[in-house]
Amino acid sequence: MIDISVLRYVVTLARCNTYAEAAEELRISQPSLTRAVQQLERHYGVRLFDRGRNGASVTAEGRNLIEGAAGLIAHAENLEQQWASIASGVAGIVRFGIAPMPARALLADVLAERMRAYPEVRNEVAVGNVDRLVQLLTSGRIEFFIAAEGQIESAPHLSSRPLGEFPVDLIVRAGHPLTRPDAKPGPYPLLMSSRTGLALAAEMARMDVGRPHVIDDFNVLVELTLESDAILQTSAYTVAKELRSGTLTRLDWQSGVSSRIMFYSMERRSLSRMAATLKAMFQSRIVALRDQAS
Amino acid sequence: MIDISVLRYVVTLARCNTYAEAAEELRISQPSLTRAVQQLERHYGVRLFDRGRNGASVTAEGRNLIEGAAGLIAHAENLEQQWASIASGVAGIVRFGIAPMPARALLADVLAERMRAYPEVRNEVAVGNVDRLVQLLTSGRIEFFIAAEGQIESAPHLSSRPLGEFPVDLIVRAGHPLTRPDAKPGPYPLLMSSRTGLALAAEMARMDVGRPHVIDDFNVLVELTLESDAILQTSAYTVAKELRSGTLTRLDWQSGVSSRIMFYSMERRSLSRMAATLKAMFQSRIVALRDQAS
DNA sequence: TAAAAATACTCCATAGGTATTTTAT
DNA sequence: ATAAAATACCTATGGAGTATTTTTA
Repeated sequence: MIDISVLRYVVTLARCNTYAEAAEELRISQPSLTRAVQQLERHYGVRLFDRGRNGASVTAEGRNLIEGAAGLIAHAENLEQQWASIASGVAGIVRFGIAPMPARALLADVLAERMRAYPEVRNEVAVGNVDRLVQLLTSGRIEFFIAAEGQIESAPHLSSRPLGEFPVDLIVRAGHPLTRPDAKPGPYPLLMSSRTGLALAAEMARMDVGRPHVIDDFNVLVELTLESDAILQTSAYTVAKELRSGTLTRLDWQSGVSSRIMFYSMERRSLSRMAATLKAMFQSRIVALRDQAS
Repeated sequence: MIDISVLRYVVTLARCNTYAEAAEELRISQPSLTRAVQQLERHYGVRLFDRGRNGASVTAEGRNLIEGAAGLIAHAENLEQQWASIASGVAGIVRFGIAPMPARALLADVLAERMRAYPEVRNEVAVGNVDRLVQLLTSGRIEFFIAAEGQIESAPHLSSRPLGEFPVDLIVRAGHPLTRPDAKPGPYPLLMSSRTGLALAAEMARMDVGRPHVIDDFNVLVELTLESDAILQTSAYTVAKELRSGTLTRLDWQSGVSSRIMFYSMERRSLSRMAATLKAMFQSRIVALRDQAS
């Protein structure tokens, strides 16, 4: 296979006037350069340089050959740079997944920060239910995914690590009957997304709710909660914006119940540097949400 | 500098399932492959492959890195092919020059043959007077040029070799008074291009001609000869087509005078294979013209 | 326990260096 | 005569092989 450093030799020599000068620029000795060029000439059966009293000058054939060489050298140098960037985690593509609930709470903020910090990294994010995420993970199409604990039936070689806790809250619209001092007891409809973690059985009993409606779309859940007296069971983190703007409020029955957000990856499959930084960013984002809430 | 054969190693390994399989395909031993990959991993501080009971599988980072590598390998292989083509003289660019007179006699035919035989070779031909051609040659912009002998004043390191002989003839239009049995003696105007070789002093004396008109454009010379009683002094080879079609004829005063067509190149500057084949083609073209004439 | 990768070791090809000779103007 | 390339000779790095051990599922 062609040796790029030898290409550099001949390209440099073509630019310089003498072997000695080129050798100095290349930081090798003149005899080394002589031998390298001779080998190349012998290999292709072509005279690349005419030698004389005043140095070496490239032949017509040599010029033809060397023209193409410069392109390859540039290509190789680009690749080397690119590799350095990828290896240090500042370039490349990272593919991961995240379930809709944590996605709503975390994804936009984390990606915004990420695009600022690592503009050269492309993020490919699959948002979907855990079944699909597990499939993507085991088939190697994503490196990891983030989802609430306790939703996964069976998956061999799946490794999970906790990223943080999401409190499970009961959310209602501003001005909901339960928010008034003379709170009238229910019955109120209960809304939740499928497999959103533990249901607050105890709280629900105290509030006289019916069977929960399960809707797998957060936009719909939030709209419904805004426009009815329904109670939405989810983490306050997923509706942080609405809580801040005052259109939704959290019932202050402290449940203490929380849902663990997990980082799932494959056992004995190494994580990329980019995935590791992403994991850290999700983790610290959860901490930030907790600090904001208190 | 990055080593392309190692790139081939990792690209192949990424495609195969095990080190042993990839090593066999690469025709190296499994430990060699192991070490090469380890070195690369150590150099970039990145794990490229996850090893396990059932072979090696590329990591996410590895995939990022290896994607770019395939392109460089392809580029290198292309270049190698290209070099082989150029070295064997079937591709590349050849630059040469030729004076207008031999160009008119030889160039179209030679280039036509050449484009058939070497479709991958680009020809860059400078047609001009010898002063310009000498300049192009000494400055290295062309490899050689073709011109009639005896036109060059002084040029150091210029090497010349004869390609063949062009007879010098006297050409007149069909039906010219001199072609009739009762040929009336002149005076007729004499036409020639500048420095077109030896003047036919003896013949000219016998024909009672005036001072020659010197015109450096073959088209004009031929048109003028066709439309007047002027005598054109040139080689029959330059008007072969007109002679064949009968619009011009050659006076059959055998002069025996001829002009040597020379191949000029630089001393101790090597000729490309392409230039050598071109030289041979011009040479055999001159032979063909002589054979046609007899 | 069996298949696969990693290690230990040995070898040798060769890239590179220094000193010197040959070549060309 | 002199600047420059080529050669002679030496060294050491490291790429590649065989045999063996370690790891992992």
